[in-house]
Amino acid sequence: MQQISPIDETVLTERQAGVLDAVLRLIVERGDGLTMTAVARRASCSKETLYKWFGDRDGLIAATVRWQASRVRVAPIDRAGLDAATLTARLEEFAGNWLTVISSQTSIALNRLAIGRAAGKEANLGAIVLENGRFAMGRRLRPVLDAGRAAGLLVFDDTEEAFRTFFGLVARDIQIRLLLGDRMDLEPDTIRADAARATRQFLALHGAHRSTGAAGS
Amino acid sequence: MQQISPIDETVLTERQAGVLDAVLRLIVERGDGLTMTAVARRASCSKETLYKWFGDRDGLIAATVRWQASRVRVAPIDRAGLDAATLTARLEEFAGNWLTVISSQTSIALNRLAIGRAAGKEANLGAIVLENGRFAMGRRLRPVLDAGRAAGLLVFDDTEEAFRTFFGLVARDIQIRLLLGDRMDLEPDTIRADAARATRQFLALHGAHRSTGAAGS
DNA sequence: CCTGTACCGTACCGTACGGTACGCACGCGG
DNA sequence: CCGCGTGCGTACCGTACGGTACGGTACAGG
Repeated sequence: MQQISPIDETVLTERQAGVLDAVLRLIVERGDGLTMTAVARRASCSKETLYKWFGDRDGLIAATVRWQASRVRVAPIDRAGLDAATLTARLEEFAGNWLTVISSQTSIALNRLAIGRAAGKEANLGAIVLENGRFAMGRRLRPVLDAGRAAGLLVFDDTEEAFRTFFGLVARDIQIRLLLGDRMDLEPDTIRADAARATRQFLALHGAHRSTGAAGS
Repeated sequence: MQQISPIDETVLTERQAGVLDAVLRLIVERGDGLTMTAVARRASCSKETLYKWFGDRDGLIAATVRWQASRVRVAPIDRAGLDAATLTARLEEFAGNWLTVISSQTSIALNRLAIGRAAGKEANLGAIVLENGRFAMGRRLRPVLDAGRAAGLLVFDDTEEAFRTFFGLVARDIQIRLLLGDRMDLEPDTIRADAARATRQFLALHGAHRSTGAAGS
């Protein structure tokens, strides 16, 4: 995995951000059928300007992915005062937010585009998405898990492994089905229930119940 | 979800199967950069023959996906004589096979192609892949889970939900990372260990231990 | 008022690729 | 030997699209 900083501070003017928003909307609408002409028309700018600002088509797409990633950044979770109830609430909230994100049209379209492009050349798009998606989530949840362990509420050896278990329990088959075009409209109620179930299962595996012998690796 | 039979018996001559194998190899090598000319050259046949046999490019790709799916079919798991040890072995074997499949170059390339094509029109490729991947796996494991419950070894309400939990515990973040281009070479040892861990966790959640109160929904 | 800069709109170019047409070779029934 | 179907190889066409060039407009600075 290539090292890519999650904070890639390219200065964007208001206008440029507007262009990238237009690209985002187009990607959601037309998927991989994204053409520079369509972008120019939608954003009411000239193709020459697009090339001047973003270099080429790949540069434009990469800038768009980074632009979207830059505003998904959410407030960090404070680790102070952790009891069983707040830990459960934190995990459920995290799972719910995440399910909401991965089931959003924007996330689906962007992941599709990055995956389609991950073959052969130009795999760095996939790296960017991975870095701002899966790995950013890991970094966000890690302090919560560590705090839970420090407070004696969770039992596991490896934080990363524990996170991956949580990942699996939350996402299950949802992401791959959505990516492959399966219609499975996740209502807010469904998401809440899914988040609660995943949290319950995770605590059953890694919660400090009676003995310290958890089922994880 | 559109109904698509997993056994789509299109008669294929030896020659045609050879062409589809060539397509498969090309997809693995060049990803979405698959051109009819490249297929014709690789398969030593003419483009006209390709169009005559498969209609158009999408037909060729669809036929290739079906062709690959048709030979992934594996021996069904017999449900007789189920005790705790054999159930565990079955689950581990299933998880291991599955991890091997989803980490194969062919599976990755095919899923990428179907996902890239799942945007906008022509979503039936995604449906085919889903039907022969995720849903075929569900159908395969379902009798094992049901037999485990009938034998009093497993506790769950909904077989489908139990399967989805198992799915999540096995796949975790592996498939999405591979699709996005993350290099994570799964050695056979790693796969075995992963399969064992997932099985252990699944049994911790849904196994009939002391009380019947499992953590699942 | 003149000049340079930034940008829009659009015409244009080169190429890649899906799809079609045609010529040729081989094999087979009569 | 003669048609005829099957399929290879290749030339060809139309189009879509990435990328460039150019004319026109607005505006800032001198």
